[in-house]
Amino acid sequence: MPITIYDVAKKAGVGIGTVSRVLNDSPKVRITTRNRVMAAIQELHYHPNPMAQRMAYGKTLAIGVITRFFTRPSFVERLRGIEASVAESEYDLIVYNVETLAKRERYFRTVPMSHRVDGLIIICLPPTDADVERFIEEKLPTVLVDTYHPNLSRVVVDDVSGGRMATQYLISLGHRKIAYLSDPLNDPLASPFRFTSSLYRYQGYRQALEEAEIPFVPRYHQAAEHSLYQAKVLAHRLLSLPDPPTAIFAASDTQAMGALEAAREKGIRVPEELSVIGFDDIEIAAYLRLTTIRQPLYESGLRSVEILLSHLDRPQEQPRQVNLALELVIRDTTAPPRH
Amino acid sequence: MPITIYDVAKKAGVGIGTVSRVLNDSPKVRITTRNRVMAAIQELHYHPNPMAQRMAYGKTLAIGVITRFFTRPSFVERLRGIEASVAESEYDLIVYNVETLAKRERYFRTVPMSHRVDGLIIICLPPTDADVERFIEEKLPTVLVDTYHPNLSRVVVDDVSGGRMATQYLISLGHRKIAYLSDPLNDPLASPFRFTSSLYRYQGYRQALEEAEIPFVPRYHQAAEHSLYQAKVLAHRLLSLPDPPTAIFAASDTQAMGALEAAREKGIRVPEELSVIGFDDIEIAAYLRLTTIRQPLYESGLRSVEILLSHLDRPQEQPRQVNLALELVIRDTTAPPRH
DNA sequence: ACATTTTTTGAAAGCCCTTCCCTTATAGCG
DNA sequence: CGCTATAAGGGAAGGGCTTTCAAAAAATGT
Repeated sequence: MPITIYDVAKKAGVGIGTVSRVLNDSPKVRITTRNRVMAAIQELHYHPNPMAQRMAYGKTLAIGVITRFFTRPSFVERLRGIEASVAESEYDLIVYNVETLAKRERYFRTVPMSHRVDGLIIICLPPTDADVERFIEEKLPTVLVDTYHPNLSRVVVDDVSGGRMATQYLISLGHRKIAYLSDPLNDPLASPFRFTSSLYRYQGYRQALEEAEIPFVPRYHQAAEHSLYQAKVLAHRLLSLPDPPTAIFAASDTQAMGALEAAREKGIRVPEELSVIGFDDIEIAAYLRLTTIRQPLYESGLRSVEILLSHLDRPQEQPRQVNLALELVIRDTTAPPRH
Repeated sequence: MPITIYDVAKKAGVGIGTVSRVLNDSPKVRITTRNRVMAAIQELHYHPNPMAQRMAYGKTLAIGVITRFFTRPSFVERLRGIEASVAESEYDLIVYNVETLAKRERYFRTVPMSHRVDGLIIICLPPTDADVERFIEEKLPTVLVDTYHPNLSRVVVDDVSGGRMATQYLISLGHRKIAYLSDPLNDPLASPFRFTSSLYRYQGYRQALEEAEIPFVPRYHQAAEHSLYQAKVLAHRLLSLPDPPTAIFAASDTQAMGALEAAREKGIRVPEELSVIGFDDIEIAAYLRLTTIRQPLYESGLRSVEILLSHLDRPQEQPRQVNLALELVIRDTTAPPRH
């Protein structure tokens, strides 16, 4: 049978209240009795039962994270930041991985109702208004990462400006035939399961073209489900056009890798004949010497936990937004076009 | 104020015990009263407080997983299997990510003592005898994945035979100058933070050479910390030897990618001039057309949960071992050597 | 219809903490 | 030294559930 606070109290010759105060670092315990209690705790190898504590506190001491963490290296990196940050707190981290629409529905619905967590972080899955209403009704503090809703705190990057940044850089090198390679650009409200960032990066791409008075060529935008393989197929399509682009802006590093691979297969040299720029700066990008837009993935995890903890302390706090900076990382896959 | 079982009982005109029995599908409730209770639950939007349930059950209804899940795609894949399986159960999944020795120590020590989880899965981090003793003393059912201890249940593959399989295949193609590229082969007992699999695969490699009466060339074994970049460096070293190998067996697909990259940089054609075989069959391997030894990563996660749940049901159960099968996947990076 | 089982139900005890309220011990001060 | 102000500690209440136990209700048998 496990050792309880009563055993400790008896051994130390004090009341259970005193033991609890020692455990919770209450100042109103004389140093001598504190020592006595500490000794008893040591001797009995006592550890408070966390379930009883949670019950008494009225908190679960757990934070949930809903993510599609396996589909992209960038999610994993974010999750890494979250775990690191949560580990420093008194909270446990419970993960919910979404791979199907059914699971999305289930988690979005049951996690708030069931009161299993004190707070929630959602990575990259845009919640509907109804979802958000439920979170708020259930008083479940929620922070979004890499997705957006006006009524919830969020950690974001400015994907529009990231898209511009990438495109402007290519333009500054002298490119005018610039393709954009991404996953399908669905309206986030219509398809709650899709990434929203590709759409915004696309908007930035369009803006940059417009500013430079370069006409947009619809065929230069190719989209398909996010994968290395699909990206390679799309890049092949782009490079086989009668008037192929001289530069490809890929909505993610993974897709940029597909573009590089396609170029290699076609014997097109990078960056001499084709420039490729990615997005994210995942670990492998440095290795591939890929020019890309870096977003602070790990840090986004840290910051989201920071915000969430602050909401947990002050439940009345207003939703807030943290903008993380994007950075152009120039490596070896971009160069001026040949003539 | 949240709705409790008392509210439901009052509304339904029954005692709380009856409500509880309805919640727990006890057979000893008349159908008519059950319906009455159900109606009240619906009407009040009642959800039982999980902390109170855990308290009463004397269980945490949580499973912990300790892993280094971010360093390798193969861990993530295992974790995916674990999450999928846990999601089907009544348990929550709490993740503990280990990136430093300090964190390893902390988790291995505190997780069992603190009684935060009912069961534990450990991926790829070999526990010491002292660790295991602690798990058993604290009655914490534990399952190891891709690591071993005689006193704990585990899900493993036969890495020795995997190493042989890879090497024998290269030999069967006609290779005799076969290199092994891996991370450092530490004694698992001496360095609890290292992977053990590389060592066993090495043993398999040596066995296969011996069986084919091919003398082992020490310089053909190169080891460094696990990373794409390091692997590339090692491969360069191998390929610059006066008598370079005609085939490289890499201890992981990631490392095989490094070898492929090195070959590309040196202008050595694969598989014509150099064969490369990897290990794991991670997602990207299919894309790269990499010959490799497939291990069922996702399934290893599923099976580990299965075993753990069974131990949770029957605490007296003996530790058991599940062996998963390895499979040679022949793709396009291996071929007979040229003469 | 009555006695006897069997089923169903209500209520209390228990799970292990925290916290509040009140008593007791200590300290400070005149 | 005695009195008040303050610090320290004991113990009960409370948190929301499960489960046991005993009582009530229904079912069965005669």
